[in-house]
Amino acid sequence: MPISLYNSLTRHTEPFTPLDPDRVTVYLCGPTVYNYVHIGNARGPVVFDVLVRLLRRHYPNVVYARNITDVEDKINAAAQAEGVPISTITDRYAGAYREDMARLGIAPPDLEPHATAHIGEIIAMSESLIASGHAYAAEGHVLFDVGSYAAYGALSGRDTDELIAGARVEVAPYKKSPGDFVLWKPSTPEQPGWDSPWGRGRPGWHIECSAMCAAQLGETIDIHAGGVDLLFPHHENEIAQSTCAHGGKTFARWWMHNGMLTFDGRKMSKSLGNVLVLHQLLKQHRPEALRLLLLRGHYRQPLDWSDNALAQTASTLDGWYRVLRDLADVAIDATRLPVPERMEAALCDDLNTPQALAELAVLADAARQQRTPEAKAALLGGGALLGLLQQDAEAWFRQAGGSDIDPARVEALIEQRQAARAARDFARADAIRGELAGMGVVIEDGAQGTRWSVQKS
RNA sequence: GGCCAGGUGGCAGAGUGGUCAUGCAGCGGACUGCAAAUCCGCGUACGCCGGUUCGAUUCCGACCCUGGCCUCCA
Repeated sequence: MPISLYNSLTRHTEPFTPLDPDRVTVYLCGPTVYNYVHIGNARGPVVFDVLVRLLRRHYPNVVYARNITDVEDKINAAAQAEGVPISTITDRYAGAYREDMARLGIAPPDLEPHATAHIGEIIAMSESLIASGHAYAAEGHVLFDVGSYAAYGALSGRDTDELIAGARVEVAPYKKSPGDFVLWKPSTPEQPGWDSPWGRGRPGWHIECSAMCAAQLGETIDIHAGGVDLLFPHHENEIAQSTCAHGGKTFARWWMHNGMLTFDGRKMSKSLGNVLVLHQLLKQHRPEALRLLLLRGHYRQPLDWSDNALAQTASTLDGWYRVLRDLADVAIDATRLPVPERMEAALCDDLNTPQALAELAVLADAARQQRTPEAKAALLGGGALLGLLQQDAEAWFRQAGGSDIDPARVEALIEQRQAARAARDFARADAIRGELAGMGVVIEDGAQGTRWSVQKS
């Protein structure tokens, strides 16, 4: 089944064909590790995790890189504020990032390049851009000369004249043109820095991704992904640098951008202050519900966060896990799950996860009604395509986001209630049920006894 | 102001030129001591105004509204 992907560069959905089917390369702009990330920051990693899973089913060798930006002025500020070395900050938050991503069911990338491990490549690329007349050194800075690259603005659909006219960009005396951006900048003695032909300094923001892409994946990569807010200037600048540094070679063949997570209709962002810290949310809610929430909308559309949306999502998962719990004794070969065709087709159509989820709901209905190994395997296989439904069903119902419930006590109360019911003392039975409800425990009387769940998102 | 996305039933959210999205919630019924779960059934959504068409939520144009980018940002 061919994969079609929307390409921000051409603004069309096109059949995806890798440059080398034996080595498909994907790069996602990763975090700057100066703090915990928010739930919006997780949308891209979740969405492109689904993309990489899809690609791996079609190609034998997918190389997926997600970088860590570990040199940046906000990191310096955080280190200074705590009076610790930069690495204390970057190690701490890079670790937290890996942990949070893992809890969302995101498979680790094949490569996790760090900016500080590519300073040599960054300097070399800057030198080469100067040599080819696309960059210039001034007052300890190295700047990319936007005017030297005629195609500048092709990705974001703006031309250099407009950009200059807008003049919201930083104006600095050493810039030839306001649109020029920094490849390298000087460091003060207390700032982190590396020796370079232009003195002790540190890289600008955009150059690191170009350097890491080239070093880890090659001069031309298949897919470059990130949030739509990176489209300009970050991705535009990456294209300019990489293309000019590589003699005009195409930098990335597909550009994919996920839409923003919004909160009350506004983009969730640190600068607006309307963020929900992922690390915190993961303690309060079941991680899989958060993952599903991020996949409920098409990746290119904005997606609004709300408590209500999370509650709806958790109810949906309750329903699907209920099916799996009922089929716990239906044996299947979990190592060889099928790939449900209609779900695969939905994902091949520019990663239509809402459509795929609709198909998953159909599979859940079928499994509930048919109760066969085939139907159960199809449901689990479908879930696997999206990284869902892979945990033990019983565990899902026992996860109490934040609260701690003593299973032994619950079981004891249920036993007491059963005794009361047997004695037809329904008032007492209902009182016990009420007590359990007060603890956040919901019970169901079934043919094979009473089962319980924790009612929490 | 420039560039780019959108406006679908109570909520969320796909999609299509002419029978169905799907999920959550709700309503009626069956079942149950009562619940829950499950099963059966129900609601005739496509911003506004024109146009094209035998027929438009889907195509075209205008208008209104919302969001993103243009500055750090996933």
